[in-house]
Amino acid sequence: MNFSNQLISWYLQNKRNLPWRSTINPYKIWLSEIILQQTRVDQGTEYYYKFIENFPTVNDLALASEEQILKLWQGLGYYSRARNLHFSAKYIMNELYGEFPKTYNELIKLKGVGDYTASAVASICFNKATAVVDGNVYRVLARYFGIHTPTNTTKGIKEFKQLAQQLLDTKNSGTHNQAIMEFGALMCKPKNPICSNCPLNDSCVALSEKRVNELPVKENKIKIKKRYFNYIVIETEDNNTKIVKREKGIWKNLYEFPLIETESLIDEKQLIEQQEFNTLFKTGNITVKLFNDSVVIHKLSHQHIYTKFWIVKTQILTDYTVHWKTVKKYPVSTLIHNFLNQYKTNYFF
DNA sequence: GACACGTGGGG
DNA sequence: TCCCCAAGTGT
Repeated sequence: MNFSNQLISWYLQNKRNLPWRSTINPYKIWLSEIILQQTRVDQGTEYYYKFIENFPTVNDLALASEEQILKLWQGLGYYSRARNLHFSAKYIMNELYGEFPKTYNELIKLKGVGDYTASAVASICFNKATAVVDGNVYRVLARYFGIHTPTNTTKGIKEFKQLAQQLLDTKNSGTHNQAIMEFGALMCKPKNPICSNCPLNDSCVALSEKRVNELPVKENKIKIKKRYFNYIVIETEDNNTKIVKREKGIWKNLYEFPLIETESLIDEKQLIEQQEFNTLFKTGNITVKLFNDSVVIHKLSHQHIYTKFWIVKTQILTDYTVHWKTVKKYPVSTLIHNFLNQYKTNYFF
C-alpha cells in the first residue's frame, strides 16, 4: 500500500466521530473549518453546535447582526474569524445568490478563507483534488520524509504544499485530507507520538534517524509585549454603567468599559491625573476604588495585558450608558467576561 | 516577510 | 512556571 492508502486505511478504522463528519453540506463544513482554525476540536465543538442551532443555513447567518454573531463567538478568540464569517455569508447570499462556491478559486475569494480552508471545503464537499496543509500535515510530512525546511517560510510553505498535492489520492481527496490531519492529531502528535504503534513506522525517515522530536522545524519566535490597561467601571446612582465598542486591533468590535492604557502600572493618584479620566467625569463627587488588589495578567499569544479594574461611583451620566442588567447581552473579551463573573455574581453569558 | 490576531490544554 | 501549539488568515 502506498502512503495515502495506508493513511486512509488507518483513518477508516480509527477516526473520531465528530459532528461535521456526518455531512458534506458546504455551509456546515465551511463553518467547522473556520471554527477549527488554530483551535482544538475539544474547544471548538460546542461552538459548532451553537452556530448550527442558531444559524442552520448560510442565509440565517447572513441575516444575523454582527453583534449577535460575536456574542455567540465570545470566548473562542481570533474574533476576525466571526466578522469575516458574517461578511462572507452576506457575500454568498447577496452576490452569489445563495449558491455556495464550489471550487478552490471561488472559495478562496471569501474573506477568512485561505489556502487551507479553500482546499478543505473543495475536497470534502465537492471532491476536488486540492490538498490541505495545516499544522498536522506539516508535522506528518516533515517527519515521514525527513524534511528540515522550516514550515513557516515561503520556501517551506511552497515545498510542503507541493508534496501534499503530489501525495493526494485524487479519487478520494476529502477522505485523504481528513485522514492525514486525523493521523497527525491522534498518532503523529507534537509531543509523545505513538511511533511504536504507527502503521508507517517501517518507512518513516525521522523515526529511523531518531529525529522525530526535531521535526517539524519552525523559524522565529515572537516577542511578548507588555501592556497596561485601566478599565473604568462606572456605577451610577441609577444602576447604569458605561461600555464602548473597540474600534481596532485586539478584540475589534467587542465591548469593554472605558479604557485608559498607560506605559506602566499606575496608582489611584496617577489615575485621577489622567486627562482621559477627567473627561469622563465633568462633575465632581466621585469615589474611586481599585477592584483587584493584585493586577490581573491576561496572557495572549503575543502580549501580556496587566489590568486594573477601577470602580468609580458617580451620580448620573448620559452618553454610552447601559443598565447593568443588559451588560451581559454584549459581546466581550474573556478578560472582561472573567471580571464580570467576579464582580457581578448575577452575571451569566 | 513580518507581524497581528485569542484562548486553553499539555508536558 | 513556562513554553509549545492547535483543521490559519489578513495586512
